[in-house]
Amino acid sequence: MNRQKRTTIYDIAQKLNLAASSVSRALSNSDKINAETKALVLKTAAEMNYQQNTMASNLRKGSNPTIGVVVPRINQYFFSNIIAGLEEVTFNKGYNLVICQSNEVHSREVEVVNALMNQNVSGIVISIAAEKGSSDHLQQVLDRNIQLIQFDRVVEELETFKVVNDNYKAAYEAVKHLIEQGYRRIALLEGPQELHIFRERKEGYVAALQAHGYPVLAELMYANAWTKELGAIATSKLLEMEQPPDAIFASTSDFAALGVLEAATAKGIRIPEDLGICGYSNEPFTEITSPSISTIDQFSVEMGKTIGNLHFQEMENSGMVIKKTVNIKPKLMVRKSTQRI
Amino acid sequence: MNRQKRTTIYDIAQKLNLAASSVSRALSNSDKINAETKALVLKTAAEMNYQQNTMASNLRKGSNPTIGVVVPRINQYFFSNIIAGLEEVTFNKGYNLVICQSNEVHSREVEVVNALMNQNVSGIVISIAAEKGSSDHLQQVLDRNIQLIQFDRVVEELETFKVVNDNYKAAYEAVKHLIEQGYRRIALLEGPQELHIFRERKEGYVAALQAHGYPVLAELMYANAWTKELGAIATSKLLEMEQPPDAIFASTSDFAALGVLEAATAKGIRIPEDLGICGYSNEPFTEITSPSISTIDQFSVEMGKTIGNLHFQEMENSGMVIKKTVNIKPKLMVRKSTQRI
DNA sequence: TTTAGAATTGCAATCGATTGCCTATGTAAT
DNA sequence: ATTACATAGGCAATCGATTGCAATTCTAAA
Repeated sequence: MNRQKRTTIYDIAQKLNLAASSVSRALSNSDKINAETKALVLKTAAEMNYQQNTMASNLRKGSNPTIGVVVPRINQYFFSNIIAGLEEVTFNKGYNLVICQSNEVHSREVEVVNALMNQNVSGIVISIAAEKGSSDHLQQVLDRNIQLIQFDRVVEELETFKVVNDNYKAAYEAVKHLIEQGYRRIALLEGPQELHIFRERKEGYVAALQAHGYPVLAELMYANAWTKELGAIATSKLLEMEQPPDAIFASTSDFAALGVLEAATAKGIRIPEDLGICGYSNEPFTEITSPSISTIDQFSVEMGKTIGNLHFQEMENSGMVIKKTVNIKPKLMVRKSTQRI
Repeated sequence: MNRQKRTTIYDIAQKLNLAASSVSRALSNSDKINAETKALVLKTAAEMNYQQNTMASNLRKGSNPTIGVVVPRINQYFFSNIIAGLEEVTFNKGYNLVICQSNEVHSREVEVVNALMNQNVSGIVISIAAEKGSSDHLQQVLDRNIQLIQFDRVVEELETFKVVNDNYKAAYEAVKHLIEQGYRRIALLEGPQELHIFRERKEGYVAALQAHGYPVLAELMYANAWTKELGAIATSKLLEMEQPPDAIFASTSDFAALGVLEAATAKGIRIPEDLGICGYSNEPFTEITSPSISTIDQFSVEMGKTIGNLHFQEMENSGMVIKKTVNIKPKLMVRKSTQRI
């Protein structure tokens, strides 16, 4: 019914006939306080059910042990895993996570970043929206001296910590594997080339072909196929060619790979005998399809943890370290869809 | 390099030769301020790149437009969807979401709830951990007059808003559907009966059988099968019976249903002809398996939105309304694994 | 016994925004 | 011209915890 007044350090001080400052020191485990007094305060605080007012504390200290997280969508497997890993690290340090979605919309991203800055968060962790736009808002974060860690989809030019997958290497490995399995005309489903990650994957694809002496053919590279539907459409187009590909690397996502699988199966094409398929992300469903889909695991939970650790490391070094890029090495998960030997 | 000092209302006041209070009023769009002055302040604030110190504001106002969310695991499809829906509603109201995971561990749940209380969050949204334990921490939330909304897995006894699926009805519908498809010995995979949701599902199962004149057989009810592995084991056991079931309702999760599917397929049993399978949750992969799995959609994003709306409604009514339970009606998704007519 | 210095504790300012109350000015009615 | 009142803006307290500095007490060395 009636909001029972919160116990403050003043209440405790009064009860014990102490100054509030002493109570504060006792509670913050300062060494400028007598051990007995400290014990007494602690005991009384517990009895009175004292809970620190975090906002007052943060205001005074000028800090806020909170990390803002901005992702395109929370309910995407990759991102929710990142958050899960991150939370594990931050919780143990007594830090909070404030989560925001940009919904892939740039203006919304700007909004949420501003909101986070107002709260004086100690850091912002972001994977930028697919929609292109200026990165002034991120520059502002840096100007304010707020930690900024980018992951996965990053703005290259900004000098921040970046935690990314080695997309180049992953793509290279995937294509190399396809070649080793005897596939000779390997098609690529590309993602939006504005995003760095997709450019890198393409480069890896090209490099692997060249390294093994295979031609890089423009006709085998299909742009913007990053949903299941687009993957299916791309597949139909590709398979109608005079010399259709004998493998498709859906570098965009496993969803695209699924589209490939369904479209090809519908046409009566055998996987992996007639067509090899490799996806990207290691979505849970790739294990379940028939045949199961080879793909690339990004260690997303690990990535989240790495981001958290970076944040705390940088806090300690107070920003004097060189902002470097951490490359998490992804792992090729070979499954049935590419094993024909 | 050097942390540039934040602009405060005092800086603006000084520049404009005003009192801080006037600046504050202008910024908070009070009506006790001249329109011209207001405009001037707003303009100057923008020029000086003023950003409100949220902590100071919250401290003074004694409120914190933040909702704490406690879920067992963030990276479970159902929960991340809840959060996604919730975020949509709260962001538009200028509220923050602080996300915590209990990892299904009760002590951890208590910890995070305490941390949230300290921050004076205006509300806590929770789905309790599977591990059993006291609900004192939740009672304390109520005592503090902090909004508490439970969803999905709820503590019945606590008088709070509850947003749940109508598990009874969903299970009833699923079993009814199985019966209509001609299945006669329908087994049930149960979840931990400490959790209300699983009890309700069992009740729905029993009721549907009875309503259609079929016996309720203890031998067909298999306890605690809520992972893929346990689902597979349960299936092996069930299929070894003298009179094996001709359908299995994995009321625990789609993962269990997947285990059933794999175990049965491995034994050469045809789905849906020899065995019908129905899961629960509408995980994305249920569409993809072969055959696709019938399941129950919980409208998780909608649920998240509902929770958000409830929070704001209750804020307005300042807790004088009756704490009611909102039942979201789930929907049976009929797919191939149960369609044999 | 005196005194330097360590150990405790208290005082009061501070973080930045909000708000109740008061004053001064302007406007309108009598 | 006088009173009444609305409007605009200032003053200062306040939210609760922290912390630099001062004050006091205690310890131990000289």
